[in-house]
Amino acid sequence: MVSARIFPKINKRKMVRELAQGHESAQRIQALLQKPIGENGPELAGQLVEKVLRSFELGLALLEPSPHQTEENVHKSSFEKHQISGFSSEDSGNRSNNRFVRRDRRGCYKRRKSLEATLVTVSPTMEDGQAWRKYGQKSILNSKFPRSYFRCTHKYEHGCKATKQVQMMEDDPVEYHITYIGIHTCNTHSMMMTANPPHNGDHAKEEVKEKVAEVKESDDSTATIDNLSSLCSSLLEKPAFGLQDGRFEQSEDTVSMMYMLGMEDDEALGRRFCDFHLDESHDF
DNA sequence: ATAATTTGACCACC
DNA sequence: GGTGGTCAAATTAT
Repeated sequence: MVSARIFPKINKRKMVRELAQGHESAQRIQALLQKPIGENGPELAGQLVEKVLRSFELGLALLEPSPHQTEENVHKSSFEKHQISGFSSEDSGNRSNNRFVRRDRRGCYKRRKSLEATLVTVSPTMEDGQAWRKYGQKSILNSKFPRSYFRCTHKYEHGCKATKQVQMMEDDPVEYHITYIGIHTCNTHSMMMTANPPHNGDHAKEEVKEKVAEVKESDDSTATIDNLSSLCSSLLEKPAFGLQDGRFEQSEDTVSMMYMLGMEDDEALGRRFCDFHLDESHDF
């Protein structure tokens, strides 16, 4: 049976995570309010508000558990009550056996939009000098090796949304297919995204566009990537890139590419071949 | 004790 | 319905 398990003590980690998620949602609402309300604006804002409320509810519950409140009840917040499935009878057969298990939140997430910035690399190592936390692994159809999923270690402290997927290829020597998704917002380079000075970044866009074309066609990828890296470094001095009217536009691919190359050391760059994943529909 | 990883459930998207 | 991306409890590492 589902026991009336009370929160035995304040779970600091959990609370920090809940509040950080709420904070992130609030920031997204703020960002939403700075743009003209689009078609999905009201719906998205509603979802975000529910997330914020849920974070507060959970945070408060962790601080002041009511004697009649189980963890299950907490999760029946306004955010979720429409989708609670409860505990099925077959739960008793799972690896947790008769223990209380909260299952209703699993998989309750918003899948990322495909226009998210992506960068694909092939590398003999899955290390890249950045702090990643593994959060999943999946076997992939027609692939010998599973795919691992990583998110930024600072996801909850700084709301950083960067993730990466790593998959070992069936090559000899061993190589890893690495896909970076989203941009790190937990470091100084991301400041350019929130920088104010609005002016025309068209010239910079053209420069990067040409360089990307070079990288795509060149046999000597190391040289062109180095070239691109230095260009990116210089572009980091131009906060207007990717900004229009003081707002960040959809050229996240570019910023991601610039950021990631900017972060790499020269040796690492030399080892890699990068395949920039550019969505042509972007104003690039 | 805390942080990181493993693992199967859950569900969005095709 | 199948696939793969994400979540979170359980487990392992530090």
